[in-house]
Amino acid sequence: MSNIKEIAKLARVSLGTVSHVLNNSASVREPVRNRVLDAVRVLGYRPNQLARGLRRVQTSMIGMIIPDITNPFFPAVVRGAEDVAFSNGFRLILCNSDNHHSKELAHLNELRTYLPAGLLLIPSNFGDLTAETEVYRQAGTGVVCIDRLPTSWSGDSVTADNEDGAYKATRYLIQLGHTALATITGPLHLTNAKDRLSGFKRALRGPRLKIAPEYIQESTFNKPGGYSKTVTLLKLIPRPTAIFAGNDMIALGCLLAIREAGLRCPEDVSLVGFDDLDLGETTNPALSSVSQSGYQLGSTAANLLVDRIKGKGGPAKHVVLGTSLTIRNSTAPPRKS
Amino acid sequence: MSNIKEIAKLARVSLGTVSHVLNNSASVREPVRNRVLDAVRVLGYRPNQLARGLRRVQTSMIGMIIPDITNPFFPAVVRGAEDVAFSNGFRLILCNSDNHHSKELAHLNELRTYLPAGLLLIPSNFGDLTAETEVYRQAGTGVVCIDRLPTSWSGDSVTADNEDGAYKATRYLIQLGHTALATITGPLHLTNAKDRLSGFKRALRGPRLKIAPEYIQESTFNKPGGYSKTVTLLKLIPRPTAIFAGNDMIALGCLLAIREAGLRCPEDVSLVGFDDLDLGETTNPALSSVSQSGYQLGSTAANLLVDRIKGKGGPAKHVVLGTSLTIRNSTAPPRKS
DNA sequence: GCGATCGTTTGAAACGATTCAAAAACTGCG
DNA sequence: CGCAGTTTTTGAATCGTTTCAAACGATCGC
Repeated sequence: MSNIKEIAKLARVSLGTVSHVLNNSASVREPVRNRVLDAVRVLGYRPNQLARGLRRVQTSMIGMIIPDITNPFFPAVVRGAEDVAFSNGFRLILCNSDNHHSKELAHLNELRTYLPAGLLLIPSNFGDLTAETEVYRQAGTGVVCIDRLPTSWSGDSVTADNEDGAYKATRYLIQLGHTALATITGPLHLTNAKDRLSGFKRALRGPRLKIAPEYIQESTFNKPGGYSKTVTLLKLIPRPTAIFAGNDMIALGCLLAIREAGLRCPEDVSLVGFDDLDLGETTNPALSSVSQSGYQLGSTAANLLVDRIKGKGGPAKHVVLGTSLTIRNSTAPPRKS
Repeated sequence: MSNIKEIAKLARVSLGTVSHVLNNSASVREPVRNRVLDAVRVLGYRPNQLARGLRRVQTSMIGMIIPDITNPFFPAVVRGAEDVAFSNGFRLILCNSDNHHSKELAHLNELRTYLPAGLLLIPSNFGDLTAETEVYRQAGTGVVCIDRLPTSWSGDSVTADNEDGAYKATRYLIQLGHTALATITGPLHLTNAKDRLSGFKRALRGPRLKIAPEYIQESTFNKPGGYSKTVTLLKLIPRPTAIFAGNDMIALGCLLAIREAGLRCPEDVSLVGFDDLDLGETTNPALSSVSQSGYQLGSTAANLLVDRIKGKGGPAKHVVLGTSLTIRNSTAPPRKS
């Protein structure tokens, strides 16, 4: 691979001039400038990003730490971030934390040594990351949290309006006539799960509905969790006639458990999910769900980060994206008994 | 962030010695060694990957170019690759090509400037990449292709046994009694789509079944493609009683079209997909499909690449992973008419 | 024609590591 | 104790860029 020295020799200029042409860092006379550009073209030269990054103490890479790319919600987030990053000249280094705090910390400490321009983070759990990310702040490297926030997070963030989404879903179920409402939440140390539970509870307060504590079940954000908690819920007396699931994966588990219990959805039990994943369209019945755009979450966060990288200052921003309720076939009025 | 110079000063040794301790590149006496390690611990030192990469002319990053992370098949591949890469000390730089040859080339040329240790590539289409990847070869950087191969690819590769998977699926349909068999293939410039079509055709040759050319429809690997081609197929006379879909996304489109035509699956039309994505379990009816492990595809490729990085020579390897047929509810014997 | 001024161009230093030849410090042996 | 041989340790050179102060060259006014 050719380097700047060869370009300089071919264009009969000094190293500095080549660099200036490439970076527009000083005015260079037209003929000289063209000689350099020609040489670049002839040799197919591309600046070595490592050397550049080393000197500038910053590369054009953005670190992105997510829990698990095989979780169907995250690819869209990553893609949104990648698109914005790419079109601004940045590349993504992707790391999976598997929701392990330790793995997350390891990635956090590791990535620094690549001198990334910024960091996008979907935090794994309730751990406080202030200390670790402080090192980034010190180095002037922006960090934006997505989807959920670490304990006492004071930096930039982009999240969905989880509380409001859950409220809308629950209110809809109430409007259908349900009064025996249950919910299966995600892990409550995650802010998004907690906020969704708050929205659920707020909706109940309107018509002054009271529910027994067993109607609120905490689960992991996946199918097996949803399944086992639904089994528990369906044994309760009176049996809940509607379930608000903390996300669509939980809802899939619900669906399975409902079917196995010999019950029908939505006739016996109505069900609303959260995320509105593509797979909700093809389930049986098609899943009603709170829509949030993972893509937009990612792209908004990347835009915010790029702004920071470009030097935009100001106080920490907390962007909250709206949600909407998508009604399909898993919801209906309760049976008259 | 601390650097090697500070370590050297604190440990009262030279730069070279610190480096030797960190890399085990020369024997260092125990007490000296310990002084260095202590200093590293005290200052929380981590080697700057850019400086190291610049000097070594190779970093511990692996470039990975895939068509689109939001395509449900690819996350598992990426995850498999990431796990193996990570546990060998490598990090993944992820790029989406969107199946655009030009974007793929741009990534290919760009990534080189980061001096990656290797490259994992799910090629986008029929373009010949020999020239571009030759540059990597020259630099001693391994390139492994996954899932499908560029035209006249002679390097390492890991693919599923697409031909055999398609053969098994089709033979199963034939065993059920179907004779009016149709297929909706992926884009036939992709080797995996082509191979699946070959398997389909081979299965027909056994019982000497002949089908009209209209029973073979080429589509894109997604739901809308599957939908529109199914609409076409269902108008044919005689109507096919079984469809082998080139992948599960196509199969989802089929399902939709079958339902909209007022027909039932599997009673009127049997359907088999390919990939066995998770979402196939929750469709109505649950989708029979050819199972291939995306995770294994990715991890095998990464292992192969790591071997190459570690200097394992030898001729190009073509690993072909087996498939199995998962039978669910979208397949049944044809109606007796 | 000379000095001041302005805009271009240069070249050396720096970024933080690795590596290689050479120096230094040991070791064993006579 | 000195010497050869071996093991440790050193320090300078290097990777490919950016950047800054300084040198250079052209232009202008007087």
